[in-house]
Amino acid sequence: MKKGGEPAPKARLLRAAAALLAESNGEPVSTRQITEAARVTAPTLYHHFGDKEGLFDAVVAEGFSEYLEAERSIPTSGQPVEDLRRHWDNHVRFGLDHAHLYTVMFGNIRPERRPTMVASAEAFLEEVLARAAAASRLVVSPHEAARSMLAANIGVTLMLIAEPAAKRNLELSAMTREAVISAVATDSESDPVTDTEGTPSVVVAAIALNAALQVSHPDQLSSSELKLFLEWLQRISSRSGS
Amino acid sequence: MKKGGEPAPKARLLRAAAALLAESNGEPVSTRQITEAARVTAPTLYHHFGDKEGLFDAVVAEGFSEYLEAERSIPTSGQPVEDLRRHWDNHVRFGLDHAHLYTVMFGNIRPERRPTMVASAEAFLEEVLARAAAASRLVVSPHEAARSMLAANIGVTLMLIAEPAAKRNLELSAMTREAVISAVATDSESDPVTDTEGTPSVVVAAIALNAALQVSHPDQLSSSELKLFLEWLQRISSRSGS
DNA sequence: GTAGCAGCTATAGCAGCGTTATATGAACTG
DNA sequence: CAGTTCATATAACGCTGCTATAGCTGCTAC
Repeated sequence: MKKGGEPAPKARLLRAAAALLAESNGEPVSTRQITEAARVTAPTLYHHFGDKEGLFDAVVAEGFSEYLEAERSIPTSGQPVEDLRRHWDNHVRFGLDHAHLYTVMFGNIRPERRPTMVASAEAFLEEVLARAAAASRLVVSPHEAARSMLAANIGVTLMLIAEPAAKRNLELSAMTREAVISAVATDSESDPVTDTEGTPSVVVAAIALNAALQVSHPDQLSSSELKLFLEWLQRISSRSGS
Repeated sequence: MKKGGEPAPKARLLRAAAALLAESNGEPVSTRQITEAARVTAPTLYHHFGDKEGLFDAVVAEGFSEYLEAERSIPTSGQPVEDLRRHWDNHVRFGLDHAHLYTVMFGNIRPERRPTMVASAEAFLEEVLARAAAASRLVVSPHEAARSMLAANIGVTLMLIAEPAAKRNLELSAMTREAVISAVATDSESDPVTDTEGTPSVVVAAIALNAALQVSHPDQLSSSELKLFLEWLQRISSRSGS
């Protein structure tokens, strides 16, 4: 392992690619620009990354781990719903700070790459939501809540990125944030929402309990017990017609 | 103007481009493929559209006008909030039906093209919301409401497109839709959320579930099951120290 | 030492891309 | 029929992502 002095070609390529990608505002960046900026010839790139897309993926992965790091550095405030707000805002902030990277991460449709990113972000958000669920604050399962929140979060962030930086109105973010959060979580556990289907409060309580179990005492229940338990929940919720 | 027979090269180019763009699943489509499919040589393309991007823009514009047409063909039901749902669903459906086109329209960040599309979609949605504002009361201005709804709508649609068609769960759409709508339109009186203390954990959730069970469906669980269940609750609650 | 081996990097070049300078044909207009 | 304009074709340019091949480095084995 090298220690000091000049960075290795691989690192130089990564940094050059990241820099050029950030500068050149959305327009494509050529491998020749990158290798020239990294003072390296073409085969070096392909030796280390196999592909242009491989290099870009590495850049994106770096940016994504930065994103996850920022997410993880957010302390739990003790108020789960407030935590949800912070994570939402952090997501938006990251998107605006790394606009190009963000659009590659979340605006792209590559059926291979994006789901990986999205799934990771989703999983992390699900953890936060599980904590909210443990506090009886959730009216739907953490998984669905995470997907919904993340989708709205991405939509808002893309929209904010798309419009000129001067005109950006962060209230769009705050407003949509509150909309989704209030539909997904209740600040007080007294008022479970009865939507069009008339979801009974049993389901709400069951979801909360289930989440609480998973968070705080995952080993108190064997998997078979848990399975049976969930089966009950389903049976109960499916028959609650009245 | 030509009338019948074979379509003019310009139309053939448009159709070929649209077809190839729809088929080749996200991967780039070359001008040579397009001109070959349209049985035309390169300069014809550039004569009519100036640019590859110009051609693609024309394809997108065609798709977008199709989208607007579909939007406009939705009748007003008399219930403005119900109208919002229909427009939301129509947006999602269009996105899933024209996945590639959609991502070019809304997933892209081209600071030139996208705002045009978005602004048009936004303006149209704002009209619908204005009607909602006239009939029942909106919580916020139609303009902000339209932006928020559209952002969430786009986020959800992109997310649905991104995941394999087989696994698509449209409930994500319905859920987020209701979230945004209920925050934007005062269909039922929902509390503007203010935070409270977040103490409860497993015990509270368990008690809530237990109470809910007893109230609504006491006979859904056999006595032995209930006994085991209550045993769990006790086991869990006795160790939760928070 | 030096022979062999593995890991990086460089030379030079390919096929494909978007694009265009130039030329040719077709279709009106006078 | 000549003139003008529009529409298409020929052939090529410069650029792209990528690679077959070869050379250089630093290592271990004898």
